[in-house]
Amino acid sequence: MDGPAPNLPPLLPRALRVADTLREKMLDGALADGEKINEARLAAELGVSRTPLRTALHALAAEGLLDYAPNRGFTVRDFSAELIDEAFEIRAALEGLACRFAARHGLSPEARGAAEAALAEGEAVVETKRCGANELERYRAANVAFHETILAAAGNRQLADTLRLVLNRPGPSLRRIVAFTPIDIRRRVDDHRRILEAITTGDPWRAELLMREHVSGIRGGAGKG
Amino acid sequence: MDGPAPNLPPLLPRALRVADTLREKMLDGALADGEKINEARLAAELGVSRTPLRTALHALAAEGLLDYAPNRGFTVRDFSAELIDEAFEIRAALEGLACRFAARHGLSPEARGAAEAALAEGEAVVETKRCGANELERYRAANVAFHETILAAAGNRQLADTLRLVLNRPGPSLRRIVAFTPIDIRRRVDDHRRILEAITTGDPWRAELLMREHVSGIRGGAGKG
DNA sequence: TCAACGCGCATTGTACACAATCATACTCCA
DNA sequence: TGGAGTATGATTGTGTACAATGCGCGTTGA
Repeated sequence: MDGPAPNLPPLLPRALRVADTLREKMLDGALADGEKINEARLAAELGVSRTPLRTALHALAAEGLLDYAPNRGFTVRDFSAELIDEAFEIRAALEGLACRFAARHGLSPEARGAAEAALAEGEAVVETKRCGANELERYRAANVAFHETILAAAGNRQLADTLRLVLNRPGPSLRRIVAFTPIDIRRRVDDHRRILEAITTGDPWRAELLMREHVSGIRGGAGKG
Repeated sequence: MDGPAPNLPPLLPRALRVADTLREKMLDGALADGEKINEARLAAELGVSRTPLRTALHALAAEGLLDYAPNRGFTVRDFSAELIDEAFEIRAALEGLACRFAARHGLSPEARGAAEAALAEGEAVVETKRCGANELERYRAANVAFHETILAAAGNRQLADTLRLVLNRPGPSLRRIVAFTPIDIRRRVDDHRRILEAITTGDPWRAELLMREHVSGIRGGAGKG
C-alpha cells in the first residue's frame, strides 16, 4: 500500500473524457458552428495524442454533433435558431412516447414517489412566488428529475438512448435555462401535475398528448420545462 | 498510366467500410446478440488492423448498436422481439413527425412527382393481384421510395439523422421483408394514398396521425410497409 | 491573361509497438 | 477446506511513425 487513494474511480479512458470535453465545448459555444477541426492542433490543446481524439471525433459524428467527410476531416455542425425549434419538436415526440409507455406499464412505487417528490418540489418553488436564480435552480433540478423519472419508467432503453442523443444537441440541451416568469413556472408545474395524473390513472394517449404539448411549449420560453 | 480505371470512387476509408460490414453482419444475424467482440480476432477476420476497427466499433456504439464498457470492450446489443416492437413505435413517432413537417412545408413539384410515382408503382403491384417474390420486391422498392421522399420533403436533417439511426437497428430495418398477403399490400398502399392526400391538401396533423398509424400497423405483418 | 498541369506541403488514415487494465487460476495461510 | 492475495496471460488503451490523400500555389503553354 503506497498511497491514501485506494480505489478512486478507475479513471475513464481518455477517449471518453475527450468526447465529454468536446460536447461541453459545443454546448458552451467554445467550438463555433461550421468550424473545421484540425486533429493535430486540437489533440495538442487537449493534451492527448491523436488516437483517442479521433475515437472521440468519430463517436461524436455518429451522434450527429459533427460532420465527417472522408479524407477531409470533421467540422462542427451548426445548430441555428430554426434548427433548434425543430429539435424541440423531435424531443417532444420522443418524450411523448416515453410518457405513453410509462402510462401503459404503470409506475412502480419508487417511480411514483420520485415523480411526486419532483412535482412537490416544483410546487414549492411556485409557492414562493419568486423567480430568482435560486428558485430557477430549484425548479430546474426538480424538472430534470421529473422528466428523467418518466423516461426511466418507460422502460425502453432504445427510446432512452435516442432521446439522450437529441438532448445532447445544443438546442434542447437540459442545461439551457432561459428567463422564466413565475407564471411560466406555474404553468409548467401544472402541466407536470396533469401529466402525472394521466399516467397514474392509466391513460396512455392523454399522457402522451399532454407531454408533447408541454415540451413543444417550452421553446417559446426556452430551457427545459 | 498503368490501368484502365481512371477515377473509381476514391475508396472509402477502411473504418467506414468496416462499420458498414459490421452493420450488415448484425442485421443478418452473423453477430449473435450479446456476443462479446474480440478486437484482435475480428480485425484479423476482416483483414484490417485494430485501428480502423476500433474507430468503427466506437461509432457503432455511439449509434446504439453495440454496448461498450471501458477497458472491457464491446458486446453486441440484443434486439429481441419485444424490443423490436418498441423500435417500431419509435419509428412511427419519428416518421409521423416527418410527415407533419412535409405537410407544413408543402411538397416541391419534384417531391410530389416522386411520391406519386412511388404510389402508382405500389398500386400497379396491387393490380397484379399476385404476391410472388417479384411483386414483393417491386412493392418494397416503391415503399422505400415513398417513405424516403417524405423524409426528404420534411427538410429536417436532425430528424432524418435520428430516424436513420432507428432504421439501422435490426428490428425496423428497411430490409426486413416478411410475408405479405395481397390484402396487406392493398391496405398499405391505400394508407400511402391517404397520407399523400393529407400532405398535399396541407393537413399536417392528419398526415402525422395517418403515418403514425401506418407504421405502427407494420409490425403485425413485419417488414416495411 | 487565363486555364490546365504538376509539384510540394498540410492533413488525414493506417499499422504497429508498447503501456495499462482486466480476468483467471494458482498459492499460501488460517 | 476455504478464502484472500497474488502472479500470469489475455485484452484493451495510447503513442508514434509512416503511408495515402487532398489542397494550394507556381509554372507553363497557348
